[in-house]
Amino acid sequence: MNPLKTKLEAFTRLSEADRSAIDRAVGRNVRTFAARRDMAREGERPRAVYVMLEGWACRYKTLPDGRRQIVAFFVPGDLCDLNIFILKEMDHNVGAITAVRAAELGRHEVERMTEEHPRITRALWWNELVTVAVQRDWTLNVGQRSAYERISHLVCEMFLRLRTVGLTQGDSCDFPITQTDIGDATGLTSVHVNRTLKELRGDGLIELKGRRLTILDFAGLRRAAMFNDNYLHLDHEGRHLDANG
Amino acid sequence: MNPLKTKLEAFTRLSEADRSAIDRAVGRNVRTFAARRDMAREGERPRAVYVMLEGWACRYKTLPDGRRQIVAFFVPGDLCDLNIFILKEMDHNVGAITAVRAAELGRHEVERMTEEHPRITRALWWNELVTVAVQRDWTLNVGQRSAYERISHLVCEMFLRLRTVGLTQGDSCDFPITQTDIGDATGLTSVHVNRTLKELRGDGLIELKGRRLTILDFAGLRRAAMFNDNYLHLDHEGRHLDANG
DNA sequence: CGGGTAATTGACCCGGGTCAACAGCAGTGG
DNA sequence: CCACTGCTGTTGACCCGGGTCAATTACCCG
Repeated sequence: MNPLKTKLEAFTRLSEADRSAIDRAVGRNVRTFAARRDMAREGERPRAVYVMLEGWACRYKTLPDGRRQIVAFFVPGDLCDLNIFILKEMDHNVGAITAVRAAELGRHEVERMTEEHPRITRALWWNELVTVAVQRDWTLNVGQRSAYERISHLVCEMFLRLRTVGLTQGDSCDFPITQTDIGDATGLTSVHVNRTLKELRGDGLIELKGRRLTILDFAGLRRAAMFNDNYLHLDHEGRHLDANG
Repeated sequence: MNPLKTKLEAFTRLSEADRSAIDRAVGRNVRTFAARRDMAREGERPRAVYVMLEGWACRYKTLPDGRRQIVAFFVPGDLCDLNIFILKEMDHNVGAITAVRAAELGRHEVERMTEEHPRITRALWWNELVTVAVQRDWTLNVGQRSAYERISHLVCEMFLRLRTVGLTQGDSCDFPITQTDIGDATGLTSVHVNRTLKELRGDGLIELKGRRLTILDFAGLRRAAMFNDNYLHLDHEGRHLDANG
C-alpha cells in the first residue's frame, strides 16, 4: 500500500512505530498531477519533498535549443532529495509522465520524522546514496554503452526497482513511458530506440507493447547490458535484522 | 590552506569554532597517494571519508570489457559521500590522477563534527546536494551535447570549481588530466578529444599545454557549452551572512 | 641517451542521427 | 456512428559525427 515503506524495508527492518510514522507522514498531504504536467520547475524555490505513491515521473534538464535529457525516473516509493530546502532554486525539472499521486512533505515534517526515528533516518540516507549511485550509473550508461546495451540496462534497472516495491507481476510490469522518453533518458533518438527495441524483441529478450513490459530472458538481457546490480545496494545485511526483536 | 573550509564558506559563513573544528578534523590523519593509484576499489567495504587536500582524483566505473567512464573529478576541497559507511560495498572506484594528499575521516569523527556543529552539517549537506547536481549535469552533458560542447562544458565547470577553492590564478589554473582522462569523462575517444581541443584552441577559446589551462574567452566558451552554472549553487544567500554576528 | 607515456595526425568506417512518409489507435466533438 | 485530430510507433533512404587503426612526434624522467 505504501511503497516508501516497502522500499525502506528492503534496506532495514522497521519497528511498528517507524512504520506508522511513515504512514502518517505520507498520508497527510497527497496531491495528484495530470500526465505530462510539470511537478516542479528549474529556477523555482524548492517547496516540498515529494514521495511518489502512484505513477511514473522523471527529472529532466533541457538545453536552450530544446534538447532534453531525462536524468532519472521516479516510480512509486521514490522521493526527491531530502534536504532540497537548503538550496535556493531548482536546477532541474520534475515532470509527471503518467498521472501521478504523490505525498508532499514540508520541511518540518521531514525534520520531525528524522529526529524521532533514527532507523528511518538511516534508511532515508541509504535511499539517498542509492539515488546518487543510480545517477552515476546513468552517466556510465550514456557515456560508454551502445544503444542496444543502454536500453537493455534501463530495462533491467527499472524492472528491479519496481520489483523492490512490489510492482512487478512475475516477469512483467507496467512500463508507461514512450519511445521518446526512452530516447531522452538514454541519449538516443526515438527512431533509433524503435529500431533497437525491435532488435531486442527479435532476440527474444523482452516484449513491450501497450505500456506493458515482459522480460522473456532476464539472464540474456543482463548479459547484453553488462548489468551489475551492485549499485542498487539491495544486499544490505540490515534487511535481515528485525528491529522489533 | 584548507580547501574544504574555503569551499564550505562559499555556502555559509562559519564561526571560529566551526573553522577550527574543520581544521582539526582535516589535520588529524593525512594520507598521500601516488599518481594513478587507486584510493578505493569497487567491491570493498567503505572505510573512510576522504577530504581532498591536494591533487586531482576521480571516481570511475568500468565495464567487464574494459570500457571506462570517469563519473566525477575530485579536486581540493571535495569529499566523497558523507554517509558512505551505511553501504556494504563500493559500487565504483576512486583513483588518484596526480599525486594526492587527502585527509581520512573515520565514521566517528564525521559523527562528532556534525553533532557539535550544525552549521558545518548544513554546509556539508549543501555540498552533497551540489555533488549530485553535478552528477546530473554530467549525464546531460554526455547524453546530449556534441564533443565540442562537452569539452567546453567540462572546462567551464572545472574552472569554476577550482576558483571557489582559490586554485585559479587570473584566467588560468592547473589542469593535470590527460586527453585520455578527458575522453573517459566525456564519453569520447582520446583521438577525438585531441581533434576537438585543437578546434577550441583554433577558435581562441582556451589554451591548454603542459598541464596548464588558460581561458582566453570565457564568455565564448560558456556560450559554446551552453553552460549554466546554476547547478553549482554558488548563489546561496547564506554566503553573505556572518555567523559571528 | 633510452624508454615509456601522452599528443598529434591521416585514412577510412560505422553506429546512430536526420528527414520523411505512413500506420495504428485513442479521444472528441458533431 | 463517423470524421477529424494528435500522439505514438514503424520503416526506409541517406548522411555525418565521432570511432578505429596506425604511424609519428613530442615530452618527461631517470
